[in-house]
Amino acid sequence: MKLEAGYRTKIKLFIRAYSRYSRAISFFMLDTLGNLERTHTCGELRESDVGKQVVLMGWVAKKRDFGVFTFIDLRDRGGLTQVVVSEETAKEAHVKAKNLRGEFVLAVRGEVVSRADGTHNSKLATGDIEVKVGEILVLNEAKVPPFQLEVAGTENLASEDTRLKYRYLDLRRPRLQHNILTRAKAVARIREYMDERGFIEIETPILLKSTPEGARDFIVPSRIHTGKFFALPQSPQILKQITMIAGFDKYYQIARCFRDEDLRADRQPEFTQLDVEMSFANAEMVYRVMEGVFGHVFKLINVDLPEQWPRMTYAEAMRRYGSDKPDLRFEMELQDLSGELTDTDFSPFAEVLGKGGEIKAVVVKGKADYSRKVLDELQEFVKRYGASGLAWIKLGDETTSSLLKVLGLGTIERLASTAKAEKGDAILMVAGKKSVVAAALGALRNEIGKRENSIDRSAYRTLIVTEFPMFEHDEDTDRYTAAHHPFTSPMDEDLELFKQAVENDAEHHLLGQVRAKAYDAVINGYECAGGSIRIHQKEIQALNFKALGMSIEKAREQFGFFLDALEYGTPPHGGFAAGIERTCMILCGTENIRDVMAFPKTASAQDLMMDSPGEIDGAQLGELGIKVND
RNA sequence: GGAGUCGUAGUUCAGUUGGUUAGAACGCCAGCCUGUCACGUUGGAGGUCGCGGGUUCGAGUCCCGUCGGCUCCGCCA
Repeated sequence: MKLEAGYRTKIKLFIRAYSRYSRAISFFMLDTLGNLERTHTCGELRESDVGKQVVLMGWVAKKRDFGVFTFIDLRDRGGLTQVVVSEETAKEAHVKAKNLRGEFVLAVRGEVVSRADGTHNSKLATGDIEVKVGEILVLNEAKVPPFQLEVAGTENLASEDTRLKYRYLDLRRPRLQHNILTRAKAVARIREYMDERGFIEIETPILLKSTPEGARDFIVPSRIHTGKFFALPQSPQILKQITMIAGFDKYYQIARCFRDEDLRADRQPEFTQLDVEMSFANAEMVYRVMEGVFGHVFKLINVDLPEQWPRMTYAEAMRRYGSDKPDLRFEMELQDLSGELTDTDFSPFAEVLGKGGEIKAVVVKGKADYSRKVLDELQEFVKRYGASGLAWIKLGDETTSSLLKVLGLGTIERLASTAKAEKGDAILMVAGKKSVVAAALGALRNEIGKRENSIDRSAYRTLIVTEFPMFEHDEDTDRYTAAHHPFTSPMDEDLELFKQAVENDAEHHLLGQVRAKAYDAVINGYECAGGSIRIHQKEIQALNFKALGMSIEKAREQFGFFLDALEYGTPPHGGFAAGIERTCMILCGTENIRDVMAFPKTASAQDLMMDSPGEIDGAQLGELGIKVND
C-alpha cells in the first residue's frame, strides 16, 4: 500500500515537472505581433465583406475540433467571429489550432467567406460569414480560467466572489463589456449635453476636510501635519456652491464621492455623481436641466423620456405610494382605511388611531387565493419595516379575513369597498405610526409588484418629487437634522413658520412641518438625482444652523470659510447631483450596482481582486504618527 | 450593530431518516471524428463536503461557534 502510494506520488511529480517543461517549450513557440495590425473587430464582418483578406485579433471563446479542420470562435469587445482552420489548406495553422485552449490570444489572417447553405448562424451578428484562416499567430496563452466565461444563460455563472477575484476575466463577458461601454457612452453624452448648454466642468479637490454631519467620512492622514486628517468628499457640495459665489454661473462635474457607510445592492462606498449647480436659478430651471440631461442619456437605449416629467409633492408620494421614490410602472396605490375605523372598538386599531397613526392597505388584484404560507411570508416581510402585523381580507367566493371575528362581516365589506377592491382581490392592511405604515406598505407594494410580475419591464416612468421636508426628527436624541443638507433653502411659503419654530423653543416641533426647496428625480423607483435651491443669505443660514442645534461658534469652526464666502455677494443658486451608477443600472437593465462598475467592492466593502483594504507598514504608520490598537 | 440565505470536484449543483467506496453536468487531460456553433464520441484525472469544536459506534447530513458571498433592516446630511 505505502509503496504504491509512493509510486503514485512520484508519477504525479513527474507529470507536474513535465507539464512545466512543456509549458516552457510552448512559451518559446509563441508568436510575436510585429507590425501586424488588425483590420476588423470580431463583430463587424458581414456578407458584404466576403472575399476580403482580413486580420482579426482576440481571445479564443470556444474551439470545436473535427480532426481535419477546427472551428474557433474568436472574441473581442466587438463580438464573435467563427474562424475555420483546415488541415488541407493551412497545415501549420491547423497544428497550432489543435493546441489552443480557451482565452488564448490570437491574431488570425484569412479570407472572409460566405457560409454554406444550412450552416448560417442566426444567433451571431457575424453568422453569415466565417474567416477561412491562412495563418494563426498565438500571441499569448492562458491558464485554464477558474470559471467558465461562456455559459448559456446567467444561471450557471460562477459565484460572485469567484468572479470578483478574477474581475478581469468576468469583465470579458459580453454582458459586462456592454454595461461598461454603456456607462462610458452615458458619461460622454452627459458631458456633451452639459457642455453644449454652457456648463463649465470644474474639478474640485479629493482631499477635503471632515465635517461631523452626514455620512461617515473616509479619512486620509496628513504626513506633513502629523495628527491631522483630510476627508474624502461625500459630495463636492460646498465647493460647487463656492463656484457659484466665484461667478462661474453654471458648474458641472463628473465627481467621485465617498461614503463610509454599509453597502446595498445599489450602494458602494465610492460612486460617481453628475454634480450640477446653477446661479440665478429657480427650482423649475433645475428640473429642466435634469429632464434634459436624462432625456439625452436615455436616447442611448432608444428610449424617449417625457420632455416634462410629472411632478408630485413628497407628501402626495408618501400618501399614495408610501415612498419618496415610487415606482410608477404599476398602480396599486395605498388606500387609507383610517376613516372607516375611527369608531372601531377593536383595541389595537383604536389605539393606533388614538395616537395619530393610520391604517392603510394595498389591494392585490385577483389574489383572493393567496395561501396562508404566502400571507405569512408577506407578514414577515412587513415586520422588517417595523409593522406589528399584516391583516388581510380575501374577496373569494366568500369573504374571509384575519379580522372577521373582531370587526364583523359588515365592517370588512365596507373596508373592502373603501379600498376599491373587487371580487377576487386580496387586501393587505398595516396599522401603525404614519412613518411605519408608509415604509411597510411602500416596500410591500414593490415586493408584490415583483412577485406578481406586474411591473412593465419595458416602461421607463419618471417623476420629480418636490417639497421635501426641511428636517427629519431624530427620536433618539429628540433633535431635528437636515433632511437634505444644511444649506438647503426652506420654501418661501414656509419661511415664517421656519422663523417661528426656530425662535420659540416651545414651537420647535413645527420644524417638522417646514418644507424645503428640495427635490428628487425618480426613474422606475430609483432615486436617480436629488438637489435643492440653496440658502444664499447669511441670516437664513444662521437660522438654519440654530434649528439644527449648531451654535454659531460650532458652525464657524466647521464651515467658517463658507459662511465668510456667503457674505461676499452670493447669487441665488441651486442644483442637483445625479447618480451615474443608478442611471446606468436602469440603462443596462440590472438591479446590481456591481454590474455597472469595473472594479466594485463586496457587501463588506472589500476588493477581492486586490485584497483591499490592506495593512500598512509600521514605518509608514510611524511617519504618519498613527498607532493602531489591537 | 441586527436578520435571512448560501458555502460539497476547476465551475454550477444533487446528496433520502445520520449508515458501505460522496454523484451529475460543464470544464480539464488523452484519443477518434469533413460543417460545427451548448458539436459528437471513447477513455481518464480531479474532493480538507468553508474552518473549528461537540453529539454519536458512525456526521456532507444534527448542535454550537467562526469565516466568507449575497439580500434586507439600522445606517446612507
